[in-house]
Amino acid sequence: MRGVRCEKSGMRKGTWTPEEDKKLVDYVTRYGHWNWKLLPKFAGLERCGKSCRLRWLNYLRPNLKRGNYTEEEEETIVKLHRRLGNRWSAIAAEMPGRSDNEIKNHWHAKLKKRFQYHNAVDLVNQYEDQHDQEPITTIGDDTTSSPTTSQLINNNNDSSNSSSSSSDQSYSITMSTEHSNDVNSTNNINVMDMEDHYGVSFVDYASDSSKSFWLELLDMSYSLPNN
DNA sequence: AAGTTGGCCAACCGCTCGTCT
DNA sequence: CAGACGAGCGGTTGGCCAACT
Repeated sequence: MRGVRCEKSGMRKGTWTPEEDKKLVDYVTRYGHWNWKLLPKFAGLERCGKSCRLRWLNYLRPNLKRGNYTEEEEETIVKLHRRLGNRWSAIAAEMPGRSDNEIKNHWHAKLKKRFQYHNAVDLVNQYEDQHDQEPITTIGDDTTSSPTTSQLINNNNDSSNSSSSSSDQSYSITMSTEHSNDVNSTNNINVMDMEDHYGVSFVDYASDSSKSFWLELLDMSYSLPNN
């Protein structure tokens, strides 16, 4: 195993102290990071080089922005992630002032679900294309108390979207626990069928079937950019 | 007020890649 | 060419803190 572990005796682990930060900053700004492995020794730090490198890149290096992502930045992250996948360093390279670790954390904390909603909507589009389904506006036969996506979408149409163009599409997604046995009886898209068809799990997407999930999905289905 | 839960973030771990000898 | 080594990357973990029960 070639992974470098910071387990040598005397090597500190865990949260960095302000004194350690100062030592690292002082050293790197003065001499640069010519060799991360040897650097802590010369800088008077009881850390492994790897830890020093991480601390510098993610926290101490100049021109780093911290927290408070703008909407533009979030949008950029989502777009870049769609293009590049989990290549956080590549994403960070296109976002000056943000570290890969910070972007990764922000993704997992805030943006992941949003991206999955985009994917879900895209899958609906694909499914319709492949099954030659006309856009539909009818509400599914789901009788549970929680609203279906189609209900939400229809409500949204009623209340605020009178200017919808003919290209706007509405979907009726049935969150059924059973496969539909008569696909001709309805234009509803059965989630179980889609899961089978695409080999994905919508449970992952919508494990928190909260109001906010549906509202956000609804919102995004109307603001999905053409990309 | 105390305990629990969940979100967030810093940091570590393990792996791959590129370079050097 | 092969092995050693450092650097870099992405996944994961652990701890802190605020919100909730």
